[in-house]
Amino acid sequence: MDHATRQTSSSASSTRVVDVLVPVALNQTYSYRVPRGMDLEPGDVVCVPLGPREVVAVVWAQNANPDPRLHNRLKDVGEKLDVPPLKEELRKLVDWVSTYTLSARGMVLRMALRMGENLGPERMRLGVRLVGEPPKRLTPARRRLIEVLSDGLLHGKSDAAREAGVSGGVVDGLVDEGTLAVEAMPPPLAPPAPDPSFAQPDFSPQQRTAVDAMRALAANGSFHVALLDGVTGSGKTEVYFEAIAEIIRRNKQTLILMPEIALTGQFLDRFAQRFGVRPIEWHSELTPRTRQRNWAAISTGEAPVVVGARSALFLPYADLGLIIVDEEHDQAYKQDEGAHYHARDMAVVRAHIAKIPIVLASATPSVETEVNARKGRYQRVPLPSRFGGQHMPQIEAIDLRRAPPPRGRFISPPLAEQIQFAIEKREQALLFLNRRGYAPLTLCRACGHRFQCPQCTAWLVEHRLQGTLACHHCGYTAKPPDTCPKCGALHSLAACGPGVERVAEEVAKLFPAARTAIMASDTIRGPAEAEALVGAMQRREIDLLIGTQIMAKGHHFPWLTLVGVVDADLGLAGGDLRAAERTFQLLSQVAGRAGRAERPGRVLLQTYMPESGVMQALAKLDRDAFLEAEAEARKAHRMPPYGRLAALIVSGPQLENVAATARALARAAPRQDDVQIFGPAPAPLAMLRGLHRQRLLLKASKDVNVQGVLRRWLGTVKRPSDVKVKVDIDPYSFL
DNA sequence: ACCTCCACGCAG
DNA sequence: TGCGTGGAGGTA
Repeated sequence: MDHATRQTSSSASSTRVVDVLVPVALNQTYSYRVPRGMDLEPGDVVCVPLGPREVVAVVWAQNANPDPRLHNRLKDVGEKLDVPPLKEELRKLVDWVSTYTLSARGMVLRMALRMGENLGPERMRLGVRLVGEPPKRLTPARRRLIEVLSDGLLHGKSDAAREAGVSGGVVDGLVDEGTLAVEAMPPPLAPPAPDPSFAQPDFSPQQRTAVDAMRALAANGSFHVALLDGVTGSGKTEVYFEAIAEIIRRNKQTLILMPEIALTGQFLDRFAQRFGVRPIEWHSELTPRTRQRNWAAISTGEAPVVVGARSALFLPYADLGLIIVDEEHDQAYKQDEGAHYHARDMAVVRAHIAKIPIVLASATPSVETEVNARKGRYQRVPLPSRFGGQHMPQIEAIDLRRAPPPRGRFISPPLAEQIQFAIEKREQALLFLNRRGYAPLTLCRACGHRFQCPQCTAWLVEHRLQGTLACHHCGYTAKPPDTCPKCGALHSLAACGPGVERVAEEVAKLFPAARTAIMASDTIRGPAEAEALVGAMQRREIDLLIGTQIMAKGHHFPWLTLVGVVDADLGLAGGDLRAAERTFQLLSQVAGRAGRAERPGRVLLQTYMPESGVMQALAKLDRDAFLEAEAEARKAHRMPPYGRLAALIVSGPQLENVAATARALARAAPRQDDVQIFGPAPAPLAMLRGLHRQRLLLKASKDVNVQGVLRRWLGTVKRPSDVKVKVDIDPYSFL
């Protein structure tokens, strides 16, 4: 050992060392020296050198006895960032989620650090103020702009232009004329806090019981799970707002989780009606500036209420006091990319760790939540319909075996007849089909060739409006050729099966006078267009709306009296565990669109299996019977929540390597009575984005430590470096 | 001699 | 995860 090294190691004994969790795909923490004069505690956010780069990371623990083998390799912590430290509560959550989902701790931490990549100071915004005489040449645009600025106050440059309906050039023009002066905008004021007493709604006597339960849960403040159980229109949102009001009064924060950002527009307005201001938002579409600002407001506690998508669960709240999970049954809560986790379940975990109450709200609870409520683990807070159920639509199944549509058509005669009646009465009809595009499969009539995605095991979906064949799994698109690529036949391609575009075409033939519109995620560009379509529907400018699940949620169409579900069996194919549940939830949501207000609604389900449990329960609108039957079935098969599931997805570019790894995993599978292994089998999308995929499924009793079993199992199997094995605990998607 | 691509392994 | 490395193969 040379002189220099000895000096380093002797000085290391007086240097403090901390273990830091870095946001890369690693489970261990890394040790760093604490520079003289820097004081570090667990939770502090720091910059550390990592290989050739610098990363933002978090101190996880003090390290009194650093590994001696590392002494000459330790680097110094670069900088302590001026942000609030991550509380122990959040660090525990990161550890817990990482252990539970078997994903790298660093990758879970990353979700908490999504703070807007540029941590520097905010860019200065420029504003304009009216300071001089109007110009000699006064155009209408200039007049409008001067009108907007006539208060003499400083307006944001782009705000003023937008408000006056003029382009930025008009503003610059008046600045050049000396009419306006440019000044730096002061930093935006923190938005006013939501006022818990802004507008107290009137609650019906039935609602008041639920409101009391919400207030009690908030006032109690300890860990407690409530299922707020009420149909759309029962005032669920307003009821849980009362729990939020209580939490605001206690100067704590509330997180409201939403399944998707598309829903939040109307929600923010309802929140503002109750509390006077809109809450802070958190989702993937935020601009970097807003993201950074909101992250800061959340971590300092300036934001009392946050509405967010699932990623908002991992934010560093200064003082979280309540979590609401709206539409708790929604599958969008299951994250299937990167870390696999279910935001609703992890929200319950966070509430447990933070010792705070949590409200799960739904009109159609998941089987998991329902079972917890029945067992008394969750408190059920029922919310009867405001209208006593008297306007629930009448639901009937159309047996497609007895009343099939004409060949190549998809609307059965009984459904067509009812649509005709609705249009004649100047009422509206909705056709629901959860399939975008024109046809889900295209084939060659001459040779039978089917158009498949080159990257995925999936048919290309024809989108006639866009003139493309598209893969819905990887985004591949191609132009439909004139000749078959296999046999060269000219104009031999035939569309198979229906998509919304094709149903629209059929409708146009059947009811040429009807005004129709399509609503699907690829036919509407952005929320504004969706709003416009909803508005047109509400103004009765549309007689017949054809849509996918995008329109299953949240809209009130008072003149809508008929809903036709083109293929009620669609969600039941594929044989996955939650197919029936998902179908029930989706169809009851769609059914909820019909017959609001004073006109009774009618729902017709086109099905080949009217005798199936889902259709029977739907026809009776008997949610409880459905959940009961579904829970019984799960119990009998030892499926969640009565048993545990985990999926292994083996993927890689070379089929032989993938298959060999999958076989090796099966050979090394744990052998114990309470654990069963199925597979390997090709995943339903055996090829996705150019990767071959095989699956194994682990099914275990409730009391098995699945994570431990998996870790031991995976540890014994070596795999080629181009093969990935991903673990999905509590899998939802079977793709 | 030099460039580009990609599989591999490592980061304190 | 992301990035540097080094070997393979191609180009001037």
